Amino acid sequence: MTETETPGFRPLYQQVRDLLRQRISTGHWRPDEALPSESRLAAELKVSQGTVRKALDDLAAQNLVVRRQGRGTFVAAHSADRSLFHFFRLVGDDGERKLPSSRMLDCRRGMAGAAEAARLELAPGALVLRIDRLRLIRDQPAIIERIVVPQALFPGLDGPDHRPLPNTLYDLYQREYGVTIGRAAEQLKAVGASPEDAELLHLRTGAPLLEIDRLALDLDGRPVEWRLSRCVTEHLHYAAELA
Amino acid sequence: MTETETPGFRPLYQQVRDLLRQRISTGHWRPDEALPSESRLAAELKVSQGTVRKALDDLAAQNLVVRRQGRGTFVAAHSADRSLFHFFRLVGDDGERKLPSSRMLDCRRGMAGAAEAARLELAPGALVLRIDRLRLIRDQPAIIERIVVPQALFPGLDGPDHRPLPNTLYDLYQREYGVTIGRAAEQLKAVGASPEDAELLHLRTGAPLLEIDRLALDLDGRPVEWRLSRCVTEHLHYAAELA
DNA sequence: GAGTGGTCTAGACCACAGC
DNA sequence: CTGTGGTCTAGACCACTCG
Repeated sequence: MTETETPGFRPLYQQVRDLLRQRISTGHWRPDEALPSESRLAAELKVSQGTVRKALDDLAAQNLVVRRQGRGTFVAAHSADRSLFHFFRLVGDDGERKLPSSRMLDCRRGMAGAAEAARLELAPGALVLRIDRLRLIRDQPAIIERIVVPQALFPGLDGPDHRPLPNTLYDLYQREYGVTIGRAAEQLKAVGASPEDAELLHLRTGAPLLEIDRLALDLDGRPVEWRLSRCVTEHLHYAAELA
Repeated sequence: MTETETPGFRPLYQQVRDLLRQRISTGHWRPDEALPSESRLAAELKVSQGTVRKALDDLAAQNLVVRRQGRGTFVAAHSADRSLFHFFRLVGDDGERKLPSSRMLDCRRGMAGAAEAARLELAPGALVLRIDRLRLIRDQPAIIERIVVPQALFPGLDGPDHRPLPNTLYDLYQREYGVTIGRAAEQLKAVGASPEDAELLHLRTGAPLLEIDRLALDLDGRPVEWRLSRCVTEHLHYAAELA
């Protein structure tokens, strides 16, 4: 734990942070599990407690870890709550967060098309799983979503064990496959409803829909899921904070 | 600088942070001006340098201050660049950031309507300034925006000095009126183009538009500007990062 | 070289959770 | 009571900027 050449200088706490990040992302500690205490880690790594503290604070700032005074430091877990709160930004116009229910439309494997392979960084012809769902808010059809994931990452996701799939997938990815979604990039557009959209959503063709194109990445920045949603924003909006 | 009763306990560094924040938001130090060094502040406030450091790091995390190693700590300024980078999330589908030009459509004072007074937290009947602009990207009409600000905050903004208004307003608010936009909340919807929208944007009535409803707040969280934009997202998208 | 922020350490004490 | 994270201090040294 001592590398202090001036060219290629890298602060100690960053080395510690990256080491801990690696241990977390490889499952050395499981979600919701407590890490060793600051003093234990300091002793193990032969650095001062302050250095460990700074590393852990960094990880906490990236939501990789949760610190609780008097209890310990825990690997962040994707509860259904957190999935919703963090990755579902559609809010009712009255300010209430609506959690939608899901109706599976289709779920099948196939070879990745050019666009899918590009977004998910797959070799051409790799297998993917495509899930089409209709999502209802207060029993009204509100969102159509197409989810594409690499088949190799989630074997058995389309098997009989997983009918029906749960409402929030990210905690399932984490719990059952050890894949933690770390961040996501969304691209929003306004589009007109296709005839198929229109029928499923009880609208007229060409009605304005909010299209959300999301690419979700794991903790190491590898693309894991591509999701394309079309939303009726009659009584909903997408909320964003600019800070 | 010593208050350590257990009920109502408040960490020292937070007290320092809030004091510094206050000095910044009241203009005691101007944008782009350097703050006193850590050691000077520590001496002045009779706390240790580490405590000042933690306070300043907090302010830097909130983009209120910029720290530059070897040079000093500076009050964050809204350059046109930063305004764009931070508060303009529309990106070309090729990934390039397009900066739009503006064509003023209308600019006049009036009494705040119910919705305007509510959003801007004004007394009913207070005066507001309404600015309508058409924004062009590569000379193509792309966005219609209606900006509403309290007249009292920006006297003379509609005067002859400010025709034409600059492309980015936030740096002008800061430079000329001492009003710094600290954060903004946006609500996005898909809507159909009204006949007026359609004419200005060269579209058919009912064409899908991305509507961005933004409320911008100053450093103390007071609402300062309400902006309603309708965007053609044919070759554009709104980019959001979920982390 | 002088001054600034950035890192690292060591130690003391405080607030909080749980036994 | 013990152990945890959170705060505060004091001091040493490093990397960077500028004159």
